[in-house]
Amino acid sequence: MQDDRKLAVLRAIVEDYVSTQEPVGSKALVERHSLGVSPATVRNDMAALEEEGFITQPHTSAGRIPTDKGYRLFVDRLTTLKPMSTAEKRAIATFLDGAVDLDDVVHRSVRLLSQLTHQVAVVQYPTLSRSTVRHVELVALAPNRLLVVLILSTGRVEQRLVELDQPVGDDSVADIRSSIHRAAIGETIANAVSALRALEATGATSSVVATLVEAMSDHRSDERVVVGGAANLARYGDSFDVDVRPLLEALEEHVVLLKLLGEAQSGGVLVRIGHEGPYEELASTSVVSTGYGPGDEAMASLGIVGPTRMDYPGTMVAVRAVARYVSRILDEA
Amino acid sequence: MQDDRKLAVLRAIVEDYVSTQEPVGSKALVERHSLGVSPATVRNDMAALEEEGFITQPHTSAGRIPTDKGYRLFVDRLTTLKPMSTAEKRAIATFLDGAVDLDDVVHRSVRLLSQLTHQVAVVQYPTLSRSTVRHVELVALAPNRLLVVLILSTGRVEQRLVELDQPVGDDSVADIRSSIHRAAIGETIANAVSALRALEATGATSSVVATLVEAMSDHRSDERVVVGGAANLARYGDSFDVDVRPLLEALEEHVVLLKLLGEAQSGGVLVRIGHEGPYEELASTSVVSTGYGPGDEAMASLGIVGPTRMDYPGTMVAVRAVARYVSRILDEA
DNA sequence: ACTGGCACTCATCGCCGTTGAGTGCCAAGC
DNA sequence: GCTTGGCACTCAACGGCGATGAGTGCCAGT
Repeated sequence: MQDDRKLAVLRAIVEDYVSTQEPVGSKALVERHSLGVSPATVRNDMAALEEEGFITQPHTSAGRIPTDKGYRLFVDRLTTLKPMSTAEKRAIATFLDGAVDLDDVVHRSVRLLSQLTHQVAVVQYPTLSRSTVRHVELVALAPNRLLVVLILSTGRVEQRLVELDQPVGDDSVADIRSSIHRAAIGETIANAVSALRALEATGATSSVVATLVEAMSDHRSDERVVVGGAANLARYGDSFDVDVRPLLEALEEHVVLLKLLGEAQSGGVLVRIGHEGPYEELASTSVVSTGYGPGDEAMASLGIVGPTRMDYPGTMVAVRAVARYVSRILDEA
Repeated sequence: MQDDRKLAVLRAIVEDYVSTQEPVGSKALVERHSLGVSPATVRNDMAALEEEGFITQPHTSAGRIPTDKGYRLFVDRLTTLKPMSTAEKRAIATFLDGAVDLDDVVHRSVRLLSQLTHQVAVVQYPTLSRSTVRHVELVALAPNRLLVVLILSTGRVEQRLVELDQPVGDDSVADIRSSIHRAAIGETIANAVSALRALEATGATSSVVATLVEAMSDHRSDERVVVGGAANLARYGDSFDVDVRPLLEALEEHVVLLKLLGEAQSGGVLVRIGHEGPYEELASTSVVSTGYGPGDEAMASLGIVGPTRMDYPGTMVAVRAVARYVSRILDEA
């Protein structure tokens, strides 16, 4: 038995199943693809593929569907990513180029991704860790309430509201402001925080600074993600075999989403298929994600979440393309 | 026939149907409620109610379910809103009091609301129109890129990225900054914009200001809303009689959501039942919303979206309670 | 005006035979 | 040694059918 024909059969099964959403039988296979052999032969190959765990039958007298393992093999060895047409590229570029600020970039990206892939798209905000502080502003909203606004090199604006134990006067606000200025401008937040901590240890600063440092080091905002295209979930199963519930819940838990997206990798596209992911409830969903950020350095992740039964090549190409364009835009900024 | 008993029957039907999700028959009604009459009598009342269009039967040999008109009557005349228990009130208060800034308030509110009502919650950001400018910051990200940061009295931070036709030097940035300062501090955005426009007309300002004014007057951010509890959609129909699709789509179109929430009314709770709403596709969903804002002045809306078949009294109480607490918090800020 | 009785409707459920897609196996052919 | 056509077998899906029972409308009696 030829091994490469077996793989061709697997590929054909995956492709057909993804497009029709129905178990595929030997006869239909040879009709739709030119495999050059008879259904009986294909059946033998199928039996072997099933033996090896790449495909399975939902019930005895039905066709085969790929297993997670089958999709994995398909993605790893049977997929060649075709670059997008120049028309598509241009469409992406013009859509994203219209963005006016970072928020807008992120929102447009998520929208674009969900439209390109017809899946639920997830985009993480660029993490703060690599961007540097460009400007610091302190505003006293009330005698004991200080608003800290950090403007970062990426154009992102971070705000933290701080409640103080004691009221501070305008002049000490100015003092504090200038010490923070000295320590933070041009540095990453992490560096600024440690510099301020050091200063603090010398006792040279007001105790207010300590509170502020506390607020600044709270990286809650690293976890910000934006979700889009949830309406695609409705199309998720015309046959509602999968429970949408856990996924909908996951989409609201940003921490969960971040874990799903995985470690940002600007190198390639990460594909996590079904049970390979960290959550048992999401065993029937796959994640296609990648890192993005200026200068090939991954600052954050973006990707899509969808049924294991999805068009992996097309999705991977789209995710990669969007990541590249977003990176380029961040480069310019 | 007694008219008030007929109403009691309607009330009973609504309550039963909402809790069981199944058409309710005359026999079940007299068993579960103490109406003091026989099923046959109830049947007569039901026939009358159907005649008047308050209830209907899904098919001949089934029980009755309320129509939109029936729900409307129920909400208008058969509902007495019980205040929440003090324990509940305290729970709400402590949950919201933990918020550290405006973003946090909004996000906590939406979460709270969805948990209280088990519906999809929607909270609009407080509109800018009534809040005043507390601080203005201009940062030159690049020679021809200016970031305008407005810090408002509500603690909200607004940012706009502006592309300039021509590069500006540091000193003229300082100039522009001070003119804007003079015009904007303590004013609402609208007032600041018109003041600057007037100034502009005298030719006393750089053309850069014109561009900035343009950016500031762009109220795109008024339309910001936050959605939460979409997972409750899964519970929407255990019987999937209603299409979730259009609703999911609506949840992503913030403009649509805002229209759904309706005009902010701090007075009472607005209930829009099924077809009463502006969208034909959402004929089977209801909206319960109200305005909120400091000092009884409505600045924005919040509310929930759910199936027409919902617990209106409970939901209305929850929406009202959350709106009040959020308003109180904004008062303090 | 209310109630009990009664005939009627009709969705739901379980049962059953038919249909047909799809498989596995085997013996024949290249 | 693969490949192929043939063939028996399995079983989900479908449609028809009668039983069941919840629920109704109507009517006559109190």
